[in-house]
Amino acid sequence: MIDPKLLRTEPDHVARHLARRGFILNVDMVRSLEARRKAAQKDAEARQAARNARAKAIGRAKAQGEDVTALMAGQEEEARGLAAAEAELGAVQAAWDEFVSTLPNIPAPDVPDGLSAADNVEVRRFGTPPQCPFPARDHVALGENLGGLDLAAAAKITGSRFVVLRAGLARLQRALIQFMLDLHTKEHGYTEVYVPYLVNGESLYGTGQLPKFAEEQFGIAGFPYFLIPTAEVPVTNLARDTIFARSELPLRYVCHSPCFRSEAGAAGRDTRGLIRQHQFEKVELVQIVAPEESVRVHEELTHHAEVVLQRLELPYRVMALCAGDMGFAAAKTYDLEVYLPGSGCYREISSCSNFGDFQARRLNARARLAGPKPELVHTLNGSGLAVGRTLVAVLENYQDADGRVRIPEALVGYMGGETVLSPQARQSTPP
RNA sequence: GGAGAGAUGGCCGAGCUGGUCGAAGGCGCUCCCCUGCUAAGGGAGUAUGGGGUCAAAAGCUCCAUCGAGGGUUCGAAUCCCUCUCUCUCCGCCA
Repeated sequence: MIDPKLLRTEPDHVARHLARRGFILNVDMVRSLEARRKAAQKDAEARQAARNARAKAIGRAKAQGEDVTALMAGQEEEARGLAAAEAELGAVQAAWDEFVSTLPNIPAPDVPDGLSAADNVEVRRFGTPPQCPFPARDHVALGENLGGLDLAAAAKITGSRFVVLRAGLARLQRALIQFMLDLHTKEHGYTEVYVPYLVNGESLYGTGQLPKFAEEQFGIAGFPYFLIPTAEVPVTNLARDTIFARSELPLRYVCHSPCFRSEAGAAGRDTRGLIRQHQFEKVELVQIVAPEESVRVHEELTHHAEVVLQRLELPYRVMALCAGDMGFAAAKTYDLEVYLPGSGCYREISSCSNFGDFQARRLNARARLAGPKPELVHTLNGSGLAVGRTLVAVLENYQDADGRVRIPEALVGYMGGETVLSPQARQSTPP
């Protein structure tokens, strides 16, 4: 949430910054709601003060055994007036909250201008796309050839945008998860957490998925719960309604979880293969830090995600998202894009964002730092990495002319020493 | 699923026969004193959010908040109702 004080006092300033994202702030709405709020609050509080003073006077009088009938006289009208004033205040506040909760975050000053992905800026690049002496197959062809990727089975069990993995591919996915968790816990100083995969509405509000993106969430019929779209939601919500001591920060969490997305707005996009699924595995990095740390930590966290790609020797580039291409809650975002020979292009495999105090304000997540008052913390997260897409990248980058797939050096230990996946008929795991 | 107990400030914990209770006491924290150092000791302060006043800060002042929401009442942490969560016992179960 945008700082309501800033919004009230400098609506034009906020409007200018939001315009960079292509978001038109209704400044008149801000002004009129604020005027109405101020009047309603003054009125309601004056009436409450009068009621409190009267009640105290009655209490004092009674304690001294005095007659209080005079003080008690003519209360109904004032009670009605107070009730009406409180109702008006409540209505204005509800309208304000509803309005403010749908405003996206203000982009950081160094976020590139632009309104679409075409305006994103390449920051750096690692590795070079492999020169294939044979026509590169995509991951679906490779996976099916290996006998371990079965989209038809998933479609039968559930529907489209799901997958069944078998044998070597199932193990390769598990190896990737294990490798990422070990890297981040042992070398990057993150604490592994296990969290619920169903969350309540408050948690989705806290990280910014609600109220604006309700149609993208999977709900649970009969329960007020939602399947998590990313581990960011439960993990960041660990900080909700909490006041941290300075010594407790930074909090660095790594969490593997499945992610569930309705992909409501993506009908017809990426319909082939594992790129866009309703369910996928992800290893997520989350940090809760003091405000002055977040810009530095954002670079650091992005680097932590990059190391995964470097160790897997997958070519990638780092893109600074332009203001118009960033997510709702982000102040600044770097996307990591991995090269996929099957489609001959770079594809997003990680998104690393600094949210500033935007999520913290919604979460009421604070820390005692320099001053006497608790301050809002800053939150960050990034995929480290999206496992499904990493699996795609490994298959496509490590294929040979015969359709076999080498195991990246970093994963051999996690594959029980196996160095290659070879085509085989669909079957159970070999003995 | 059945029966019972509970939810209070950063933490623990009184208050719960309704009236200066935003709330005793302790711990922690901050500042000061004492102390050769350390330990111990003494004093003061210390909830959060919002409004008004002010050029601004400080200060002053008002409002809200004792799990959440509703009700009773001139007045609710205290009484009533609903819900949520935690704990104990029983049952069931991976």
